[in-house]
Amino acid sequence: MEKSDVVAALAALAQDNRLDVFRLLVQAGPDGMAAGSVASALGLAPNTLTFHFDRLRNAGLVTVRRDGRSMIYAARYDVMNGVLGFLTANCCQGAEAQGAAGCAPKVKRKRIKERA
Amino acid sequence: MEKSDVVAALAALAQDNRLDVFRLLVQAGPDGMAAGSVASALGLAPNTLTFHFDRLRNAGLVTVRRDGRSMIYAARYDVMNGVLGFLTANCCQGAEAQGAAGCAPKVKRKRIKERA
DNA sequence: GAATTATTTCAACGATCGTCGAAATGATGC
DNA sequence: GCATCATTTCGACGATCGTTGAAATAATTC
Repeated sequence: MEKSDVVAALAALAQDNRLDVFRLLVQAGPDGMAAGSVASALGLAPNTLTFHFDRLRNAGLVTVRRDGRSMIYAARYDVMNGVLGFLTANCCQGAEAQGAAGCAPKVKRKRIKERA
Repeated sequence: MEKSDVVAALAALAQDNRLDVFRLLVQAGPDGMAAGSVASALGLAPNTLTFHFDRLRNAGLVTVRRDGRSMIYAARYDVMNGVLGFLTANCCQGAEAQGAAGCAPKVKRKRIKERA
């Protein structure tokens, strides 16, 4: 998981409707959910939804497959997992060293030499 | 931690330079880092950096204080922790129910059973 | 109080965003 | 084939983004 992938995923999730869409897909499970079902569940116009699906898909957070006339979108848990892993590893280290509520739990961290 | 806060934080981190800035501040520890140090460390123009600091600060991810003529920016580990908590709670549930690699890493959290 | 250092404010720019209405495409059933 | 359902494509719109150069504001030193 590279930084650019993480930035892309964050950008994809950093929007109200898209975060809702992704949450819904996560809840729906690995079998996914038809575009129309998402549309009516969230009250979004179908074309607007296509726009958001594209963003999620380009970020790698979602997959599509066709089932009859429906398009089934499904969350990619592994990718989301990678994003979370990157964030805990790169944006939280140092937290536990300060006892600051521990962004990253009890992981051993490689000490960085700091010039005091 | 509400959804709107999470969206704001994600939007703040969903940009190359800002993610770098935040990572640097996380590494710098709770004492933070002068704006100028960040600027030279990342090769960013000071006014551009101010723009990004504002976004991070509005998202609640960063604090500022003045020290002499320098402005010291510091990461807010608790907020980042809250974001990660929201994501693992809201965007990964169902993952372990499907045995789908478990979105949440080794983070300590009110766990169910998993272990598969 | 003038010069210097550190940072912010301001105006501007092209680029991308999120949404809409209308039209096009794909798959199904008659 | 024709009608219908599900989704996508297209063109447009105002709004926000990220960056820049120039000027302004704070704090320090002399």
